[in-house]
Amino acid sequence: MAESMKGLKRTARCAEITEEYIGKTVTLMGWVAKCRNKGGIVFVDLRDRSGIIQIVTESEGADKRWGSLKPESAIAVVGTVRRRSAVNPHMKTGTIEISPTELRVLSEAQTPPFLIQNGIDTREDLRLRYRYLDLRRPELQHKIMFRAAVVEMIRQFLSGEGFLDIETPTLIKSTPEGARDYLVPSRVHPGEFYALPQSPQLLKQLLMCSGMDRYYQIARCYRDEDLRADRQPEFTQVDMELSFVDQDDVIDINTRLLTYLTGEMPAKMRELEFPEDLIKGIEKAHEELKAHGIGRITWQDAMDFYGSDKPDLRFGMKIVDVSDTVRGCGFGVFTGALENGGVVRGLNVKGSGDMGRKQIDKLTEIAKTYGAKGLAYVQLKSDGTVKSSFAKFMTDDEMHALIAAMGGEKGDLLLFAADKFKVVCAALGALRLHLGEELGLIDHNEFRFVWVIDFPLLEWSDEEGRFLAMHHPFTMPNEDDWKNIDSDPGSVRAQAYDIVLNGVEMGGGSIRIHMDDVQEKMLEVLGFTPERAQEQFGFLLTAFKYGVPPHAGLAYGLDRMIMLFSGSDSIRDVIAFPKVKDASDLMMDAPSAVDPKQLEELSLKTDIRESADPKGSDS
RNA sequence: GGCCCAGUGGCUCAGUUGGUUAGAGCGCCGCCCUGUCACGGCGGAGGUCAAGGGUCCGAGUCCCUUCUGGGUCGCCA
Repeated sequence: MAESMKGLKRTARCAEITEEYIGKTVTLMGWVAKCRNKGGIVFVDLRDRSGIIQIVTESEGADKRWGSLKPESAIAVVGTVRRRSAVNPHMKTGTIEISPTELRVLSEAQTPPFLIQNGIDTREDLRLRYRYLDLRRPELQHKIMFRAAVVEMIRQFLSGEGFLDIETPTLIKSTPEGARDYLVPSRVHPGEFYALPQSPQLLKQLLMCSGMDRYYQIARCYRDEDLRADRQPEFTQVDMELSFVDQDDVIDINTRLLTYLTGEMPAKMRELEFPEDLIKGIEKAHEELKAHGIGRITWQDAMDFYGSDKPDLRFGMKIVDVSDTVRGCGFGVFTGALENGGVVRGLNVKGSGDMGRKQIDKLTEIAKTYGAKGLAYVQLKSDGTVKSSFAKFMTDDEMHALIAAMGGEKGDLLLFAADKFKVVCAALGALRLHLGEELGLIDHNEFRFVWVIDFPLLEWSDEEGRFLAMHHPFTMPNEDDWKNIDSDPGSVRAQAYDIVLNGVEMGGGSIRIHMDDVQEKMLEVLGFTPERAQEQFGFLLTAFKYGVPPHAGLAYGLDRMIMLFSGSDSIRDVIAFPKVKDASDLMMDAPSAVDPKQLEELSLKTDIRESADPKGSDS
């Protein structure tokens, strides 16, 4: 039977009570975490978002209900703070306890479907179905509180730097490039749709045209693509744009932002009981940022050495190009790849020369998922023998030259991929990460930032038979390369940059085109007719005719940022109400069918698929 | 859309080459216990083994399909 809290006012949160309160009367409200009934004496742990405090009843006349409180019930307690006779050194409030004079059961709880405590291993779908209960667990609660704290730090830093927090609309025009849009039907304009923004890109550029000079927004963005551990259909960007700046300015201000954040985070994290090793890692990163800033690597180097445009620099094992070494050798797989314009590259897995056949097969399987046709290997066994999958196709001299080029020594495992540049990068890059993890080369409490710069402007799409913008169509080309835009579009670099942390793309941005002739040429290269460009981006192109400041910007994936700094494996851990793999919400059961009347108002039909194919289609 | 992993009381798991009434810990219910804090003691309830189909004398176990989640490739300017 629920009771009213009328007449009571909470005086503090549970773990805010300290020894200074001893002798004082307090009113606490929270959830029953644990009830230990010893018969004549009852201990109740009361929990709220601050932590836990113990309530003790022992007197004869005490409220009998103390002994049989249901866990997770919401209660209010009035009582006196006193020193404990038996101290618990593991609790923040371990030296004090509450001797209650009044209990009110504000809302009795049923037995929850899983235990509300840290370290549980309950199936995630169940936890997501009861997300509000999962969020009661201190672990998760602390991550959400950490997120709020980091957002506050970001706002503080950016507003101190003269950034204006400006909201942009979320019902906007659908854009054809990039990810699939979430569409919102218009009731007033039958058959027409708004799109939810994939990012506030064009709007923030227009804010620069407006003279807002420095803008930021904690912006919700939407992309209708498949999910991953670090990808949700709706996510949050820390979005910023600046006028009259160049790439170094953007990199500088964001390096200072990250330096500021890593400096402020540790105190908050200690308060929220994050693991000390993780906090020490952030402190170390902060010292590094203060002393040396953040290093830069070109996209080309990142791909060549790490096989990825988001290199994980927490360990070495760089990729080595041996194309020149094996050119003309007897191994057809290598020479064939080279003849087709591909490359031959290898990884030297130090100390793994005695790896078993099964494990090497597993590595081959990994390489294959990234498009490689196979994996060639040389085992330099610790007993001095050499075992190779392709030795019989090579002369001893060729093999020795190859081993030397790889820096191979006794005890090393050499892995080779031969294919197109992209395939070799993907396969060896993935193997490098896999091996780095498996061989324990990665310190999970280390934070290694890097700026990846000089991205290509364009990327050829076999599927569409044309170039696509690698970043987006408003990215400024490298001024030296621009003259080649017609002769060799693929070679033109962009003034685009990503901030990468531990092999995760945490953010990215670019200098924007502010000259209308360059913008029009860019759209032409991307295959837009002038008419279609006008139709899609007319408002931007027109704006560009009225005095555009040179401008640039950057956006962080806030969820990823919080995931990385909080040591989480998935962004689901740092989002209050995340969606699952098929983009549905298990708690609300969304998406769901709607009333036919709603559809009628929106001039929508939903049975198109069946009626278009009366025989039924399984597609 | 492809590939891989998982699904056994409320939760987490065990369950042998297919072989009687499917076990454990936690939780839950009842009784006992005045310093517990992973409290303890005694007793108890609770399972169409995700669903459907198949093989077999016999299926939690083998096969097929589906469902529900997770990881990943494609995709994500």
